[in-house]
Amino acid sequence: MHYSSFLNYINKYIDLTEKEIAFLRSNTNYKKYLKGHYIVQQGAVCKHTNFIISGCTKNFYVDQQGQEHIVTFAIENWWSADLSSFITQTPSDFNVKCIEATEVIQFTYQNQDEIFQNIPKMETLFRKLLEKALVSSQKRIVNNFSLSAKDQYLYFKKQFSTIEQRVPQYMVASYLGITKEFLSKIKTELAKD
Amino acid sequence: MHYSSFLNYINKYIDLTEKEIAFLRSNTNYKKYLKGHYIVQQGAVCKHTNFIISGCTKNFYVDQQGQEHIVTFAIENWWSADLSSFITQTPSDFNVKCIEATEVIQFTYQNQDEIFQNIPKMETLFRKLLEKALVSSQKRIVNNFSLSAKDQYLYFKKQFSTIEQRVPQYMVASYLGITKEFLSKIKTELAKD
DNA sequence: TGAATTTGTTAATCTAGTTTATTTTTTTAT
DNA sequence: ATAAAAAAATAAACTAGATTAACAAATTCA
Repeated sequence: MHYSSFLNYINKYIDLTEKEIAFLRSNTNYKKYLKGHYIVQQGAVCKHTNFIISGCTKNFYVDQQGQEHIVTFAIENWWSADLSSFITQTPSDFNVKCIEATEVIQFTYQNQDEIFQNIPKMETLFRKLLEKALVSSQKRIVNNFSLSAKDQYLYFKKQFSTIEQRVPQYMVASYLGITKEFLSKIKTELAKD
Repeated sequence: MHYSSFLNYINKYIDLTEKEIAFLRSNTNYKKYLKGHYIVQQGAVCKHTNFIISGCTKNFYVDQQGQEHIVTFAIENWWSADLSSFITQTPSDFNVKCIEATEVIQFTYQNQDEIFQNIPKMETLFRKLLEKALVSSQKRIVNNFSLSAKDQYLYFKKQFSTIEQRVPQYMVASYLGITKEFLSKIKTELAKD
């Protein structure tokens, strides 16, 4: 069943009783998106937090010049949403789009609230996930400041080699905040060694 | 008393009973740091999460070239720590240093754990604070990508005018990820209008 | 009060990364 | 298998921001 990979994931961090599992199941739902489809669109409210069972998404922002800036990728066993829009339930500045066909377990703001109230362990888990996400977000800011584009690329490669193999190169460039032309240049330079 | 501003802050978000307040008090402690003193030092474990009662701190990283990069500032009613080191209780890559004499309420990892176990509302509060912090961290990444140095400065000014007035200009430059010379240039250009 | 230290300015030169434009390679769909 | 579309490479001209260095203001503190 679709839920098993979700429950396996949860199980790595906390122990749930049968009752709690049933409660979780009744407060989430499964959804499948096709490649290229949007889970969240700029201007719309982000209704769900999504746990990815399979597939790959990008969370990105389109600036005034029409340029796309990728904030995060997400693959199996990661969470994907526009957090800002989700927690405030106001229109989003970001898009979440499927780079591959993507299966998710999703829950609404209300679902989340009820889950936290009924299964406090779940709130603890989320608190810890947020802590980790904030740490890596801050790490990214520091890298932006202190590493050259080349070193940032190498860091990305090391950290997310699976993702690099699944997304087109111009998206990696967008994630790194450089042009696709410059990333291409960096790669040919690196290949010389 | 020192605690009143801390309790006022907490009170804005959640209601605590007398008992809970007493518990909180017995699981935190007050400390005063002089200007220039370190709350956390690169290489040491970050023992406490700090709630700032008065003063101003910077959280920064010194890179291999000896260059200082400011990740965050914190003033009254903000939280300050090296989250990465605190949650893992391993040596820190960052420093937290007082730009002004700074009074804090601090709690250890163990304190925090006990607080969350005894006052679940506190964990909910922290979960929400982390959500907000993550949103603004992601916003900063996007700004880094899509705004010119000038526009990033204007955004900082708008968002943190109080901080700008309290810290030297070269620290603002460091926070923005540009040189102090270039920030100076930006400011004289802006002054022409 | 004034010497020392810290902070901020100006200007010339330099470079990492952008822009624009063209060509080549890979993928997708028929 | 092949035409069309998407992705990647190459290269020349350009620019935002860095570096270096010298100087000017503002603070600090004896």
